[in-house]
Amino acid sequence: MPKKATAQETALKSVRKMLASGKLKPGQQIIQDALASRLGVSRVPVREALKTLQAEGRVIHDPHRGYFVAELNAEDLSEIYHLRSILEDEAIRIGVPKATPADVVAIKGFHDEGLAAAAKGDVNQMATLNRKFHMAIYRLCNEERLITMIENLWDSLDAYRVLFLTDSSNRERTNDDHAQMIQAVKQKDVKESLKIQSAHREHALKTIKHLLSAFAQTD
Amino acid sequence: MPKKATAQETALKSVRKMLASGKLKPGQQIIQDALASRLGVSRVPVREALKTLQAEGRVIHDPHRGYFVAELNAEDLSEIYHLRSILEDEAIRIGVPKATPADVVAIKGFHDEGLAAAAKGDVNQMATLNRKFHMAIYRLCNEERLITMIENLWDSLDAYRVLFLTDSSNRERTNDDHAQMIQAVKQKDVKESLKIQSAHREHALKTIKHLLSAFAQTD
DNA sequence: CAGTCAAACTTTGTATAAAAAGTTTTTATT
DNA sequence: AATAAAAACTTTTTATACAAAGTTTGACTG
Repeated sequence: MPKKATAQETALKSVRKMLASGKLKPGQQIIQDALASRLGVSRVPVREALKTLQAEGRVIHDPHRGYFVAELNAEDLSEIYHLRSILEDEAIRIGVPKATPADVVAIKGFHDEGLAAAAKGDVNQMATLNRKFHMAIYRLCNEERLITMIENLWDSLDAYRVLFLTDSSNRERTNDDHAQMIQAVKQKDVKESLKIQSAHREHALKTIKHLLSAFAQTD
Repeated sequence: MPKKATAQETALKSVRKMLASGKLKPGQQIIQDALASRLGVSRVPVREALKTLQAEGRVIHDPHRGYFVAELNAEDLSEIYHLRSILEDEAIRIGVPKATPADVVAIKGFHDEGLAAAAKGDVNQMATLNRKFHMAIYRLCNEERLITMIENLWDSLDAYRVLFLTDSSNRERTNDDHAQMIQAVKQKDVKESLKIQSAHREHALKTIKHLLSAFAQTD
């Protein structure tokens, strides 16, 4: 049986979910007491969960003032996407040549599930599967630390990803790109994989920046 | 005036120092109570400091068993050096072309101080200045997140760096490499900078791996 | 004598409460 | 009415205490 998780572990999971779903919004203060009683635990494990998120850059800690959900400006977004391109390109260079037919089937599986979610209009599920799809490709490189870093970067963008997938044209484009990507991986074509991924990212960055500046005006 | 640090902040600093100096050794359990009374604080802020280090991968947390100093095997070392090369190369590509004469003077300053420390045989001071030297170069890229990631990777290697600098031939070689590097940066020669840095890292990795396997036999 | 169980012990995990810092509101003064 | 000081309030930070889990020791059993 899976042994019981500690309060801090469940707290961390919950807060991650709240960040991803937008229940906690960028810039917002996280009142420890409110969060703790919401989760039915004391403030101590909540604080430990927040410390982890702070180290990952997802929340900002201002001593004696508290924890705030990290806010990304256009420059931050550029930096994160830049880091993603550096690390993801490397993961592809190492991993794609090693892709087995079974790997391709697994990757295609996530794509197919994603299409189903898209048909049902379940944006949250789409986001989850989109991530699984891409991470399955990066995981081919088999370098644990590299993979973890890429995951952290994706985490930082969680709050902004929902924004992106809200637009149906983005959803369509995403699915098209994925289909192309599967072909490239299947053929172990590193160069083509890099090209598709890069275009995919650039489009997302541009769109999110655009949405962000539109959003900023209404503040 | 600089406002008073919180207990968790001072605890974090202290533990970092203990990890870097080898007072806390890889694999060793960190007894929270002992550490807390040593630092004159309660266990709560100590645990928060450890959470941060856990997120950075410098300690391992095993629920209900405790925190242990992270141990790196040969594979971990390879991965970390691999990540370093990816990120540091990028920092050089972006930063070196932007180096101003003032930057070069500052970088050379760390090198000169390092030579002085070497003459005095102060290995700890050498390690500190070695790091300042390299980070000053990486900082030229001006990408905050990229720099932070590189710093984290250097942190992970702290416990093993002392090992490396204990050998006088490594210290000499390090100083020679630095002198060459300063020339390359001064001339804004990206290609040459990359070459020197890469050789520098490869040498260190090989040496540390060698020392590690020699060390493992005595366990 | 090896293996298992239970009690004693150690260490971690979390709740609670008190202390410290920061923020807001109120009151007093010019 | 505007500003400054102080009081009230909120929230964070840390110490303490208790609960829970893991480890060790030693007695008992086959």
